[in-house]
Amino acid sequence: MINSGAEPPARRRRSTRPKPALTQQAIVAVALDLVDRAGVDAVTMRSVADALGTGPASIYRHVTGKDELLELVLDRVLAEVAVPPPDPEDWRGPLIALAREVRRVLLAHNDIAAVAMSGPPVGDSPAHIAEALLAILRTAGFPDEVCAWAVDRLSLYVTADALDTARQRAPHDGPEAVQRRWAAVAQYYRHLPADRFPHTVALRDALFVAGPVDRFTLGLELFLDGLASRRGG
Amino acid sequence: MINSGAEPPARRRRSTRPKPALTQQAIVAVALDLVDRAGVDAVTMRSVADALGTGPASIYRHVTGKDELLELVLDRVLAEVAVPPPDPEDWRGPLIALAREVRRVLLAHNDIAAVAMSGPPVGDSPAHIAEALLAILRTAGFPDEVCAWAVDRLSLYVTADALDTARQRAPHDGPEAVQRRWAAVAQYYRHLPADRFPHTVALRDALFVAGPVDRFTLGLELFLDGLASRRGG
DNA sequence: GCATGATGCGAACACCGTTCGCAAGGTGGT
DNA sequence: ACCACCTTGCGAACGGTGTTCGCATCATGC
Repeated sequence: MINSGAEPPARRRRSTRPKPALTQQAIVAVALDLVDRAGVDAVTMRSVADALGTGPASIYRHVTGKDELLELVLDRVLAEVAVPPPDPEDWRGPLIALAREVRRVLLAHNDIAAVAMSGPPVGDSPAHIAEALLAILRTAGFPDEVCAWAVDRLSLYVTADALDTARQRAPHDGPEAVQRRWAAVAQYYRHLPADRFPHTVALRDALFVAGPVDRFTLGLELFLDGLASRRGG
Repeated sequence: MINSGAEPPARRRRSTRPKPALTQQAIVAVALDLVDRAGVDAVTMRSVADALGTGPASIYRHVTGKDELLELVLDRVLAEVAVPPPDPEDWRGPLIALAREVRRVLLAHNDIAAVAMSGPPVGDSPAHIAEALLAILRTAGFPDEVCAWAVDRLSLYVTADALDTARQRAPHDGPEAVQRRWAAVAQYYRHLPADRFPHTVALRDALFVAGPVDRFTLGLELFLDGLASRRGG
């Protein structure tokens, strides 16, 4: 699935080992696999090199450093998002759909959102997503300044929520210590002294509902409600 | 270097240097100083130990590890926020004031928000802030569920914005490479092909205004507008 | 005086990102 | 055919990280 393009001279008959040719695409693919399986922290020059059957120095021939590697991984991930077309009749629907789609794709790759939060968005995929957001907002008739900072705030909210959500999920095979820690946090808030924290104690059941409350969409709807009132200018 | 003769009692009284006693508070204070001056990444077991005139192993007698140390630093920072009292006549004012106060305190300590984003909020200070948020919301008469996830979304937004803002500020004395990189990002978006990114190109001036646009408060107002419509239930 | 527990800390371990320098392989010019 | 050259692979190492081990040293209770 990687080598979709033409490969004229690739007849590398490695009879001993089917080595994946050590190209940038292969390196990014291996790094993405590590992210999916064990999280961003598991991506190490050495772990990537090991998975490719080589040493860490070899990777630097195709990538300037770890930062660029992770950004390439993020770009490949964001290329998965399917952007909805703008609808002159309804801007909320496409906007919510796109936001949830970006979140879904990010969460489908573990805590990759950490990479998105560690630097400004660069690359074709982020630009494509921003363009789609602007298309929806501008088609709906929002003023230019509102469009400008709405895409900024929306992107921040989506990536922050994706990171937050990924962090409080056990890292797949992770030592489940994360889950135990979260239970400890809940215990902490539940046992606060009622005299100094009356409201927190009063709401202790509402604060830690483990149910399927979609807090992301709720916050998003709030945001969009406010946005709707900025429609006229 | 080695004293051949017996150096009998090794005068422990450090008259030459007023060592700060090596307590947990002193360690946290030194770490916070490092954060303020050079950012969270500059906090190293060794750098903290050096500033205290000792070795890295000594720190582990007062702190279980680096994670706990940074959380203690964060807790000390958040203790600085001044929480406004709830006002039955006006809930927006105190809410905005508190949100901006938390952001101000976080940004006053470089990229300390990175610590807040890396784990659930624990400690007295976060609990105190959450209590204040809940007090404002409950006094205003919001339903319990709304209060519960409003404080959740609000906290996420504030810390995410603080981290984002801190990251795109040159780390004080930092090598200004951050600023150059941001200019490069702006250049990237400005030179996107107009045929595939028409809206982005059309809004290129609005998207990268360097002026004092308070995007934080704008997004916050949006959020609160939406919240207002959930007042009745 | 002496056992005991807490504290300080030098040394080391296992990692990490990154660089250096060299070997191998293909390519083009002569 | 030869050689110069450039790209690619990679073993080895450097400096830095968080953390642990084991041993001194100290304060205290008995």
